[in-house]
Amino acid sequence: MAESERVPAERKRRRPTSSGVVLSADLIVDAACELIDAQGAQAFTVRRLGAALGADPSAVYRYFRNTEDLLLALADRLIGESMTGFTSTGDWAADLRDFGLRAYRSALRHPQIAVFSTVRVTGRPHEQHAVDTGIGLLLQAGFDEAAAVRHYHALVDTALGHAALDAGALRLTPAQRVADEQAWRNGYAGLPADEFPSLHRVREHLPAMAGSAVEPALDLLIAALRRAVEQPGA
Amino acid sequence: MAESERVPAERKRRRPTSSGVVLSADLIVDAACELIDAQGAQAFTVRRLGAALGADPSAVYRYFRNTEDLLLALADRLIGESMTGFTSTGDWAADLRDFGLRAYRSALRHPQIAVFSTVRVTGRPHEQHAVDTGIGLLLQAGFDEAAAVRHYHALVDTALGHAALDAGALRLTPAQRVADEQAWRNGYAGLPADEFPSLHRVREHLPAMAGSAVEPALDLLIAALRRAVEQPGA
DNA sequence: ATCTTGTGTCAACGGTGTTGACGTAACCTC
DNA sequence: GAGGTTACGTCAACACCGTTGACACAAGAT
Repeated sequence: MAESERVPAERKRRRPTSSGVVLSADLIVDAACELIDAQGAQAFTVRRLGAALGADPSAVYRYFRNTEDLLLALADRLIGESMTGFTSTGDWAADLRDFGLRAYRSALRHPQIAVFSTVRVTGRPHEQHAVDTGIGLLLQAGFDEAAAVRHYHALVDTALGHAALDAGALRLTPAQRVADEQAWRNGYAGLPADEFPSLHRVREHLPAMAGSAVEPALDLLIAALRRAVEQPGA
Repeated sequence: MAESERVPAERKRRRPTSSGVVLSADLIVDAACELIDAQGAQAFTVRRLGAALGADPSAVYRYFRNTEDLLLALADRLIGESMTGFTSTGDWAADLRDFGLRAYRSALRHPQIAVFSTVRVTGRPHEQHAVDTGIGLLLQAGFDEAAAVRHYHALVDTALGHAALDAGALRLTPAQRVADEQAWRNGYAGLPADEFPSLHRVREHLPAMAGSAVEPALDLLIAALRRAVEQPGA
């Protein structure tokens, strides 16, 4: 259901574009990846993609039904990339942390795609393998089937949710980012103690709010899982 | 730094538009809210906003520097709305859960804005009060200043991250959503046992992946916090 | 009553995703 | 090799988008 329907899977008639490039779905995904990496997520448009390919923008629609379809294909490639090199160490908690961070980082690498890769089910091999691996870790930890699925869902969505969030921060201009940090440092740190007692008390630590919270969040989640598996009753 | 600079805070010359409406920053935010609620996040464009207001779209730029500026103002309103009615019960864990869910729900209610409201520091009263309340709960639980900030950050970003994620799902057409559910049910549930052993084992529970994972995630986080405060050494 | 000026309107610019018509070159058959 | 089909790259166009500068006019100040 993913990209087919317009793509007969195997191409025969492969005509080079006016600039000599022979298009293919893979090549288009390549170009989209490079474009986003080099110019940022904002730079991704079908027209620019066409220019990068040395082809008319509308040629893309011979391979993908629309941009969402293309981003979906890109998403599955990312999932695959993020999992290459992943090996189970036997310590399921450590592996799960690695697993989550890999998902986070790959989603963060291409902010534009982060949403798609998580919201839609690509149903492709890379995704399927990743899910199988992740759920395998939780089964290995000792959770029953229902709990493994539930916890996997919580963990992955948390990692990807943070990615979606932090991706937004990357889109800010340097000036905006500095302004936000200053807001935590000055605007918040100087609030009156009587109206904002808690903020006043923790004022020294507020600049820490400017960074990402993935690792603390993942650590808390995994700590809870470790505890749940040790004391199933609690 | 928020919306001013173009807005002199107090308007004197208030001329009605051609359709008789008297514009104001508040009214524009109102209209933007309604527009997104009624038609979905996709429907939000400056032009449509103008139409909804009964004014020329460009009139919006008399009140906000650009769309981001407008969405920022909307963000702070949402934070305020989400916290109205929140009262501390004395059970910090339950309160924190409520706090997180309120953040999640208000962000989810307006998906388009979810990213902005979390990525940027609005530095406005509503935001400041919410942060004070949340950190207060963690201090009350017994965490020291640094831990309270760290845990608050993890909790809020997790709630909002899930909102950002689930918001994407809302943008799908009903047909797409059905397709995704079917993918979990059929595409995944029928995979071969030898290549996907773990997926095969949990196949009955996979449809649960279609929903949101906020609550499981928040529950895990809070369980970890509860444990951390009981056994500070662990 | 006159002047200033805030502000709503209009037209325009340069961008976007997407589509339908069209021709040509690449395969298949003979 | 010749001819026919047709896949696919190209082109032009459509309907949108955010944003801006010029302009007219009415509201408030004098």
